[in-house]
Amino acid sequence: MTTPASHPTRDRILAAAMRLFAEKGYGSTSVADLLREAGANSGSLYHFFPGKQDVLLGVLETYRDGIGPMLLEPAWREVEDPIERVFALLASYRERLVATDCTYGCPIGSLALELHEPDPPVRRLLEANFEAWTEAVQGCYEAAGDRLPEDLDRHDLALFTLTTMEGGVMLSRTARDPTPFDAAVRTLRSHLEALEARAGTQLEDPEPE
Amino acid sequence: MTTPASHPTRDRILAAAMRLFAEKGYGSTSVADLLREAGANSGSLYHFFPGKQDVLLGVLETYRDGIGPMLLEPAWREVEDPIERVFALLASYRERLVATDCTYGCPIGSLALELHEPDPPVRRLLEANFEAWTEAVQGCYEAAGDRLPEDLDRHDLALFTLTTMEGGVMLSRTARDPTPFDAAVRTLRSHLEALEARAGTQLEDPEPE
DNA sequence: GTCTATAACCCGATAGAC
DNA sequence: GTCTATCGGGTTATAGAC
Repeated sequence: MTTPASHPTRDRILAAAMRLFAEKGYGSTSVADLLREAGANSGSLYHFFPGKQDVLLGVLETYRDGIGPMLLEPAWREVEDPIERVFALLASYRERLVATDCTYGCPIGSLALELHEPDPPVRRLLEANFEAWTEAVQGCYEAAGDRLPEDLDRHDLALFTLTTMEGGVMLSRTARDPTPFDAAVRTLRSHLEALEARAGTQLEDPEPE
Repeated sequence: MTTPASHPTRDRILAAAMRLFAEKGYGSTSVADLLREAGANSGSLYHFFPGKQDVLLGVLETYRDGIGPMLLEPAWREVEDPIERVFALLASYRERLVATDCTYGCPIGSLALELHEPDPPVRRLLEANFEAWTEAVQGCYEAAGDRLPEDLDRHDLALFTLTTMEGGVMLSRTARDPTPFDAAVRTLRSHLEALEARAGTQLEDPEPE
């Protein structure tokens, strides 16, 4: 919410940091790397940010604020069905995965596991990113209405979808092969089909006794 | 396969490395940290290992070779049912999670996401660890026989179980709260119950036509 | 706000006596 | 095999002119 004023140099540093943190990780990206990639000088970076960790905070804020316009809207542009939107979102992760030879997965997940004891503000922003993602997917499952069983916890299912994505991306990155990701998504799909089938029977037999 | 001769000092260095890599990560653990924790000197470490990365290789070999005696056997000692063994394994991760205030998750998963472009031998050993885990769980699902649908791919389901564990651990570590892990395991449980129910109907109606 | 130079520190790894 | 001392280099961050 405390979004600092946008400034071209600051933006270039943030953009460079998003790229490099995703490609090499936070610890393996030096301030010198950031400066080279952003075409900036040490003085500029430390003018806009107190230190390297504050660049990370800016990156995590950018992801959190951009989840709608940068992630969901492109993935959902041509998909209306709420459940297909979930798989369209997963498909967008798969695209980036294969486009980078299974090198680039989920930048938030990578940072979450790289930073073992992050300072509280960093941890809170990682959490906020996961929450925003989960809420969006939960919204899809809620929009699916009675296609899913009435007693099904939509939030649990959204969390489960996130674990499937993060775990699948982790395995595919390690194997340098999209197969494990596909297998995980396929199994999630069959889980949802079973749920839809169960909801269907509930509607046919209002009182199965 | 190329397991070097066991030596007390070497073992102490490996034990220290397993602890520190799991607690702080590979990059944030310095050689000096390893030496202090192991009670060894620089000369000893570099006598047994060409460099820091070779300590990591030793750690990953130890995990890979120890998955049976260190992980599966303790978790399965009092559980015979093959499907319950899967959840006993997941429960052992939950125990470590809560015992460490949701700080310690899966050491392999953390390393897999921390090391973005690992040297080939490191990547292969990460992969080997995931494979050994998946094979063990696949064995459980195969042992479940016709309690699971005949056409179900046991390997896909084992991979899916791993993504659930890794993703759940990631979210719970970030939130410092076991709730997301529990939600993921609960959903996996309901998926398996649905599969068992479907296998049951298949047995009742051999030719549903 | 931008630039250069550099301070202060920690890193992995090595040398060489014992 | 174990120990101490240290090298060379990369790190984050700062100082101070413009």
